[in-house]
Amino acid sequence: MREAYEGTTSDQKLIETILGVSAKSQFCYGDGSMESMDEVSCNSIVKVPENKNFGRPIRAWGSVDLESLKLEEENIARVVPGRILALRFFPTNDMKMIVVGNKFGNVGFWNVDSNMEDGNGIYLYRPHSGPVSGIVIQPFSLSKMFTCCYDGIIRLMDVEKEAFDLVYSSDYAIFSLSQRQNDIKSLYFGEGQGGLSIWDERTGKSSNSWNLHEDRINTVDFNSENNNIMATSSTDGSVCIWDLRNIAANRPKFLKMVSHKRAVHSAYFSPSGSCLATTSIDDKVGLLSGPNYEDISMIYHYNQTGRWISSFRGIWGWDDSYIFIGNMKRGVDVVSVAQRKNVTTLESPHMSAIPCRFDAHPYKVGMLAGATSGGQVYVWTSC
DNA sequence: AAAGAATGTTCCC
DNA sequence: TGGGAACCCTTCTT
Repeated sequence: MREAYEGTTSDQKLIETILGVSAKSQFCYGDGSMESMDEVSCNSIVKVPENKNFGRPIRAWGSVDLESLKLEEENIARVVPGRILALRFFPTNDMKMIVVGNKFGNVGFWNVDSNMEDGNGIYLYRPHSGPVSGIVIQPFSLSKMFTCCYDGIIRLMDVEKEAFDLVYSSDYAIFSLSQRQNDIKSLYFGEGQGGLSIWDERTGKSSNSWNLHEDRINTVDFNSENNNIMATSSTDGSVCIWDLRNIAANRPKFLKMVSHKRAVHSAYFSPSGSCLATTSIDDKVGLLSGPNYEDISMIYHYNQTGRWISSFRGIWGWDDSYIFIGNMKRGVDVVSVAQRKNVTTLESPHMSAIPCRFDAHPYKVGMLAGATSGGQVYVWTSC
């Protein structure tokens, strides 16, 4: 297994790789036209937002054959030391680059395509002093990346300058970070005991802040069909769906609240936006569907990770069919939305630790990454 | 209110 | 090589 080891990374290579692709991506996708279709992996349809103001596809849409998902030995690496909390694919079809954040404040990059003669393709930094809880990569400009941390700081990495600039500093821990697809000039983040704040790039300041929950907000996510609709999950045991137009008018009244029996660790909208999947330590995966998310199913899933494993978070694949979630037996459970149950489990003798945090590649249908509390990253691919 | 226990992975002998 | 300490920003139980 390839590993990060101190002082041996070739950082210039990372810069060249990312900047090279960043320029190419903008050229390919800049007008958001359907010509970019052939840039996206086979068997997938590009989903372009109706209003087109996003300018390029948000993600590929397509169904996966679960049988074809494979974990090859060369697609495993230890990218950082220690436990990974955050994991993200670069939003481009032109490379397979993964970024992770760990509990020590490291941010690690892994270029999955790099061969060993090129160095190991792993690049390690330490921009933070505590657990890195969120990563957001700018879709138009892959060399710009935000990271947030329990130490209360948000930084913007400029890959070209190889610098992590201070963007925001708080007395409270920051637990989650997100962006609306049609407003990439703003950051939405969960701060302290239930606070949600917005940072505005144009002013360089936090523009607003509300107390939406009784305890920490673990995830913030936006509905891809209607960017005014936001979901928050909290350790206070609730999941709330909000209309940003109400919040902006200082009337933070939720549209919908769903209670779990214990802390909720994630709430993510499905690719189409018609469904919301929640994961709680009360051993349930919740599925909200219907016009106003009033149809609620609670599916049993053992979610006790203990203290040393990052909490499980069920994530969506490349359509509304399946939710992927780690299990304590070193596998990845696949929950079918139609059947409201776990239909299969991805297993592999190559997995030496429990995969707890995941990301589905936004442009490559069937490419799934999982991260462990030992710093390993696993990448499943479908042929 | 405050303290303890329990969980998996790594690392060290 | 295998056992055991250390890790330590979670959550529940005492």
